Amino acid sequence: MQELDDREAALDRAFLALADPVRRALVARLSRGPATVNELAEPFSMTKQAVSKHIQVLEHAGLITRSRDGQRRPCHLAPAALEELTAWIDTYRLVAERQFRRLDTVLGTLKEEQK
Amino acid sequence: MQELDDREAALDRAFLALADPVRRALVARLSRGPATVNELAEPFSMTKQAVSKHIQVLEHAGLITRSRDGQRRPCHLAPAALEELTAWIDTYRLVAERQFRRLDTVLGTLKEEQK
DNA sequence: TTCTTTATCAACCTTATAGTTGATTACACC
DNA sequence: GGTGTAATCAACTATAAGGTTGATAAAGAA
Repeated sequence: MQELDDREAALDRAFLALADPVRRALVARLSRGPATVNELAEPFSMTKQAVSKHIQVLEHAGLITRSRDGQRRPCHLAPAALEELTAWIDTYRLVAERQFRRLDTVLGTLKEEQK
Repeated sequence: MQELDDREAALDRAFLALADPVRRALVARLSRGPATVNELAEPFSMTKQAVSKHIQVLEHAGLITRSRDGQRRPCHLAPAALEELTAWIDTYRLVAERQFRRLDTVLGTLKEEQK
């Protein structure tokens, strides 16, 4: 059952990582291409250390990866991790929507029978 | 700019709501149909009050709605709210994937030119 | 009315998160 | 070597989240 726990913990980290407007802005920026910590920190009115912490949260969640370019460590978005999140959400969203359609059908049938 | 802040706060609440295995299990259960607090709390080894708090988090995030049936207050999943989350994620995932494909094309062209 | 069920409220504790400042590592350039 | 830049580590504070217990409200059933 360790695999299940691992997967749950990974979902915890990924959803928690996106539950912050700063980190979502970082994701939005990185979707347009790689960037360094200093470049990412520039638009924010907070210290570089704080942004570095946010980046570590995203990295630990698997949403971004880092590479090495001299003394720089550019961040890259990991679309596959984002895809896993939409897959999780869609699983239950689609089941629920199917339920709703089924209910609509039942209600429609009842309405027909009343005529 | 209040609209943007509202939307950001709504995303905060929704992603945070899903960043917990108990609340994800509640969503999974509710995807198969409505349920009361007691029914939802039964599988968990925690107090009913704790589950009630989790449900309030999901409700405040707009992921579920409540109705009234005598002394019961059944919970219903709100698929539209889930859809908004996948829409947000997919926006940046698709941009990033397009970037990757473009990079692949460039690398492929360079490789061709080297022949 | 009294009793039971459903669900929430209130107070409290523990742990985790977001931010700060100051020191430190690691690499590049001269 | 010595200097400047990129990035992180460490320690600390304040706020919020997840859990508990105990009391409370509200609707049904006896």
